[in-house]
Amino acid sequence: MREEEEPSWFARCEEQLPRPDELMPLSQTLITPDLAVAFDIPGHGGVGGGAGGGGGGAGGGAGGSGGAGCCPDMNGGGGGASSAAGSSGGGGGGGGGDEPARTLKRPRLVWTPQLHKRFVDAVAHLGIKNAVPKTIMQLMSVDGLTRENVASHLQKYRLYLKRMQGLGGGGGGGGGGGGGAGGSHSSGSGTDAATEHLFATGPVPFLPPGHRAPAGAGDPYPPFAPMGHHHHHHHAPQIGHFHHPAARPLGHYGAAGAAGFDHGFLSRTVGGAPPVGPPGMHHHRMVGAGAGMGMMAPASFADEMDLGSRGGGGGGGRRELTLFPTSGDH
DNA sequence: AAATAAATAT
DNA sequence: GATATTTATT
Repeated sequence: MREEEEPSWFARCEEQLPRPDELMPLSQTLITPDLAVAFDIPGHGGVGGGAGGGGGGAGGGAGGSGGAGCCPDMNGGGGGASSAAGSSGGGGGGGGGDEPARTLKRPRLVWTPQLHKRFVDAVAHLGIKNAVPKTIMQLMSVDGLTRENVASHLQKYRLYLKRMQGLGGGGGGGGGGGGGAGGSHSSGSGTDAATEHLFATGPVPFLPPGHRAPAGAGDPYPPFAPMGHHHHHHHAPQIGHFHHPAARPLGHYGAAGAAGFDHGFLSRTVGGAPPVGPPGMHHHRMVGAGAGMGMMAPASFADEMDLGSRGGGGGGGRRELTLFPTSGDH
């Protein structure tokens, strides 16, 4: 009856999580469904009406998705959640809400850049082995986030990585100096050591010792930090990334800085599948500049970007916030 | 029960 | 079309 796993982590854990400062705020980022319902957060009509009402005041926060326009069913939220409570009339609540809040269908999780970053960080710290939905979710400590949410995102995240590695090799280089990350390092039995380290390569200050908002159920989760080892040798190629102040392709209004998946690591799928050679794949050319993979600087972890600013008024074109370049460039 | 992959809905 | 949710399978 032993719970297996090595006990080494949590000793080190604390040291790794120096300050929860950055993480704390995030807990607030997501709107918990229960709350949403309690306040009767606008869904369709509500939003429209709300907008009017909000008028000047609330405007700032909700901003983004104004609602009107796109899909029949879509709830805003996420991006700038912030305080919506103030006004709203109240409502009534009720509405007959018999159904347990737990079973409610949540709107649609919008993976805001921050949220995504957290996700990536979590995965990067966990390592491929522990990068499973459940663990990630716990590490993120975001209330309201469900395992399936993470699982879904994780799926896509993996695909994204895969694309990079698969095709990245071909064109990688690109850029001038760099070079690249060529991915063929497969050393014999990649499933273990190699992959692990690849993932573990990352300076990541992290999580608070453990406070999780009970989103319906208390989860007294123990400290985390699964992987036993913590020795990174990071060989950082330090590829040059383009960070020009004024040279941003832009296209998505909402997620300014986070137009791509940050990966602090690279990985190859485990599973025993040999290198390359998928039965059929489409030739997508995503070579060029995109191949460079950037890592976060060893010393910087806290970066917040603000969203909610939309340019110029005119607006009409509203796009569905595309998080990462899955469909690469053309 | 949990994780993954695929399908479906928005 | 992309993204998230849901379903099916392991």
